[in-house]
Amino acid sequence: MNRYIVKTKKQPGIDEGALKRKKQSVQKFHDLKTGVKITSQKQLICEENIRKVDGVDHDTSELKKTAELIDPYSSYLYKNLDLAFPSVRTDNLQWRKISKDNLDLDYTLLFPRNVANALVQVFEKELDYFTGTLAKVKIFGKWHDIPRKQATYGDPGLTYKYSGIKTPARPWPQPLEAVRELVCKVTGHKYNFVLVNRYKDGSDKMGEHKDDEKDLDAQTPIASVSLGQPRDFYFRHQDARPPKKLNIDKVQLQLQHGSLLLMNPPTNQYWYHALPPRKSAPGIRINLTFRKIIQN
DNA sequence: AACATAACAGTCGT
DNA sequence: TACGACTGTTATGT
Repeated sequence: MNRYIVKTKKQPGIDEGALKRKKQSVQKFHDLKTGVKITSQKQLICEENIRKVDGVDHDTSELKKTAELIDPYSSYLYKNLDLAFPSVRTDNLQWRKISKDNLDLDYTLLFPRNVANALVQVFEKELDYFTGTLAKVKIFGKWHDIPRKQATYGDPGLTYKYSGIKTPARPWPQPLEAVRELVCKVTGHKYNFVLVNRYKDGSDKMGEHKDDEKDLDAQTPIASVSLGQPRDFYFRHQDARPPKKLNIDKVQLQLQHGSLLLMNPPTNQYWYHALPPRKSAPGIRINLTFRKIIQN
């Protein structure tokens, strides 16, 4: 399996020694708390896509504090993007391209940590998730509870259908609208819909699937914003699933707090993706997948 | 009418 | 032991 680990940009003015010591103490704390020892990450290198190893930061303990500092509820902040996200620089993003056998991904850190922290807090308060029938899916003829929480927001009248459920789009809450505008600005695409997936801990998950719904605009990449707990995410070529016709390695990467992943066409025609359970990843993850839906 | 399945359960290896 | 990787579903929609 190819594991792509994307190194975050070094920030100016940071004492690397202090950072290293902090990472060691965070890991020690994690080991104590979970009883699970994180061994050093094995670095597997794919010839055309060399990534550098970075420490994995699972520490989300500062979320509450920074959210209060930012005061995300001041409504004026959301009237102008530059005010809403004062530290979000969109002109200097460090994009990483991952491409192989019709897989085409672009990955970057989008939100500075403090803004990403605030967004987690805001969305935990503002978003409502489906219950009842809309919280179930039908697979292989059987109904199951979705092993995570979902919500959909979008322009008036839009619906999104998959796996036996048809979800109506709610109107955009202000902070979600602000993120949409930022994602549109960064990507140059006009997204009119978002599917929100909330993973309460490492046992929440999403199985392998393709985003190949008929009412998705095939030209527009799906833009996935990750907030909270970093989680592994993998892609698997359709012909590498049983019965195995081709030997194509999975591509796995870790979606970081505040990151943006673009799944460019034709990725979704050939590759499945999944968010497997990770029992040692204790925190909440909120994922926003922005899409362009073709109006019927 | 093929064909795929956003889920789980069971097995196996570490 | 628990977790992760891997299989095989199964009866409906499309």
